[in-house]
Amino acid sequence: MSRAPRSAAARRNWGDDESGTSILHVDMDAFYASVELVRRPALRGLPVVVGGGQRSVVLAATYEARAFGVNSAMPMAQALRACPQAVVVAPDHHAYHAVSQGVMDVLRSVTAVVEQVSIDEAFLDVAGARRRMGPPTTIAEHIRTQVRQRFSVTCSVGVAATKFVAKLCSEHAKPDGMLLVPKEATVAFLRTLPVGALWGVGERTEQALARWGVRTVAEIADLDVATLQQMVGKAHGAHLHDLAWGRDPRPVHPGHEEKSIGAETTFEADVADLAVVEAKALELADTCAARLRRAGVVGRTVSVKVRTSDFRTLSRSHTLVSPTDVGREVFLVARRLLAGVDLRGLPVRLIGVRVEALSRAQDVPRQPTLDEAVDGPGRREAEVAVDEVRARFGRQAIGPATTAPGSRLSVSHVR
DNA sequence: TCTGGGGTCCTCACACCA
DNA sequence: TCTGTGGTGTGAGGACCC
Repeated sequence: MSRAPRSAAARRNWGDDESGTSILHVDMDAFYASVELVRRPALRGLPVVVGGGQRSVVLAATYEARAFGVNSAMPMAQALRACPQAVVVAPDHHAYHAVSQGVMDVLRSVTAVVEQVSIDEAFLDVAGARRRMGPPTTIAEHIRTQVRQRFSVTCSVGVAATKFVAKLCSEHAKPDGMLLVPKEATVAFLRTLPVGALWGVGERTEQALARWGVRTVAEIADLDVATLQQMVGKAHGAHLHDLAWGRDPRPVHPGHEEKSIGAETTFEADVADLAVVEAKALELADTCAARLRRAGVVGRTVSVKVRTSDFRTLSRSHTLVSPTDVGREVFLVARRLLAGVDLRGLPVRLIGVRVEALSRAQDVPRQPTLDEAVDGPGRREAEVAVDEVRARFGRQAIGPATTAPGSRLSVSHVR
């Protein structure tokens, strides 16, 4: 589902020396769409788009749909104009997680040094698996065969000396392929690519560089660092220069600690009634807190994000004296922050609640808050009980009265 | 034309403190 | 007491990634 630009010139044989290439990047091909095709074989060969309602974007598209110009992250309405005959399938994240877990198990059977980056991609360092399983490209083919046989979906694998280059390789190997770039060929490979291929160059940076006439990775590499820093900023400039020369010392990190947990939603129609926005904030705070508890973490900073009908995005945050995983506490802060946002009289398109500055719950002694004097000491216990009810009977079984179906404040949202 | 949701990281401004 | 400076924490917002 990567959106990085590719180069036809980069997709060729760069040699077969695997001695310095122990990093693999495994990337599932059109992942959500592929899983849907396994579940609904009748859709094979058709342009299939996975996404939500009219105001959502494309989450994944089959290669048949991509032939019409449909891409991930494209607004749904635009995708349907480009390909009116597309079959739209609502996402089923549970199904995708199940396949993802299976694929990650395959990867961990190769080596313990697996860094899962997202639901559909991971890095592996196979240096320690060579003796047992053979050279990296043999391991890559083993992974591709296992994934295809066990889950009926395909993946592409990049093999290189660094994470960044391995990732570019898998992009250029798509779909259902493998690309090796030997260590010595790294710089030559990178020089064939447009600037947008570099990690950290999105639309804005690309435009900024184009204003200086810089359009390729080769041009970035040939600039001196100070000039590049003048164009895009100090840290960013140094980072891009390193990447352009194939310098990426980041190791493959198994395990991952979350820095924040949040939830946000776009209303199906913009909402002018602040009470409705607050009710949604309560639901989101509740969702966040439940996820904090499930992850065994607490957070100190609560932030809210509001997008108004003119697509302006505003955020406000507040840091608490002691961290929390209680939905009521998160909501009270969120509500206060929300009240301080100047909406300029515009209706709200999106509302989000996020909890940051996380630490492990077991490391933090929990302080009773002022609210507990009002709500009673059992607030957290009550929310834990709600977690248990939901675990047994589902998410919809219990929730805040204001967001219950039939409540005036209950409104539908995109997903 | 119409722009999701869940994240991370960076920059800048400002307050506070030593 | 005043001023300058540097470190740190906080808050807002932008850009980017999948």
